[in-house]
Amino acid sequence: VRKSRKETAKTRKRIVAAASAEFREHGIVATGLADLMKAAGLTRGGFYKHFRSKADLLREVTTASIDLKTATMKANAAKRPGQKGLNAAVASYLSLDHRDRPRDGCPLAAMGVELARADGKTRAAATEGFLNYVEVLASHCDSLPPDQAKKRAIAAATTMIGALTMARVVKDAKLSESILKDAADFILRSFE
Amino acid sequence: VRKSRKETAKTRKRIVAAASAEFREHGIVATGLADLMKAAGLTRGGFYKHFRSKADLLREVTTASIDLKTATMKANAAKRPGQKGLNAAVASYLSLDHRDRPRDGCPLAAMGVELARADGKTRAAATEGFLNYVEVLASHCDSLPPDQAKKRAIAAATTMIGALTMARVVKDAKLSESILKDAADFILRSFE
DNA sequence: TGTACATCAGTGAACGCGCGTTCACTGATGTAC
DNA sequence: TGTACATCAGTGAACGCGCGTTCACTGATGTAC
Repeated sequence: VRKSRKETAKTRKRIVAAASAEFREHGIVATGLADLMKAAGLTRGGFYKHFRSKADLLREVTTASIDLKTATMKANAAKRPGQKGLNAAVASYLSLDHRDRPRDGCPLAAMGVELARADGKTRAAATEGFLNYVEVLASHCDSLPPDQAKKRAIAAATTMIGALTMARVVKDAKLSESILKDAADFILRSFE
Repeated sequence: VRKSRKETAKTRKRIVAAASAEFREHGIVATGLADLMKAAGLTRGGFYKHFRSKADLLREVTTASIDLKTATMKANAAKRPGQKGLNAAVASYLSLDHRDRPRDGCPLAAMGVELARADGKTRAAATEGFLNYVEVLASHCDSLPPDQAKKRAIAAATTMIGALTMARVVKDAKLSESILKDAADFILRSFE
């Protein structure tokens, strides 16, 4: 049942969107292609009309989901100028809402170390995404020279990713909240 | 071929040790019981003479590997008193050597978000392990009151975990080193 | 513009394979007398 | 201390199942005239 070019393009996007959510919620290895295609409203066989392999899809998912999240972060930061914008972006990243919604949250935190085991192109996409985060943070740090700002932004980004991950791992609700809060304070104090 | 109690206990430990290494290197879901038993020098069937399920093993692996890593961190920190000890522990955690040897490295960084998807008991074990890390760091921070020290130690621990994870994800070697270094500076500056 | 034909998106069964788990079996270890 | 028997660590085949991938097929879409 051949579909029109427009519909084909839409289907492809639907698969990427479904995979983005499933990979982030359940992990890459733990998400099967059948689950994923079902989530996109299709049957398993059709997958290969759009992608050569699961690894190929992962690469596209990584790029797409990080780009989207970077845009969100940029938008959050852009609401206010300079330091205040940075605070807003950090607060939104380290929020309970973000912690509880991995499906549309930061892919670096949600897929985490699984990306370290992915192929070169996927890791390159993750690397580029990480640098985009860093740039957003650094651009809102106007009290420091650019190279210093970048160094701090790198550290701030890793703190955010680590804190979000651990807030999800930890079972104790109070400790989980504390992790998010302490990490946010830690970052903001260091930019003062 | 029944084994003596002593040998049985040793075998059990061997399975836990093999699983600790395999889970950290390849991920929990991606490591099969057959691989794991082979790494321990046994065949697949014998597994269930020692553990009820893979989830049961994971719980034991989590506890054991975090305890071991906490001891290492404590030992690194204890070489020097106060702040200098903390610096040593952070430097050793954020080293190239640690980055390149996940098999015997920090389980929180190596299993990362997979632990967030594990059962309650495993998450509780991970939580306890995280708090042990925090305590080691906080105990070497003598210039601050205890509650302040704990907050900073929590943030420092998440930074370390996030930085190690991202240093493994990132493909560019220079950036990877920079992540480790910038995170270490970030932490040390905040404790000054 | 209309018709004939090639293309190809999507289906659903099937491929070989490895997964976690179970089981009958073996034979050394541990226990009871 | 020696003997008879129960226990159980470890083996390796088998269980049902879901994995990623392939394939023959369908029929609407796109193309060529």
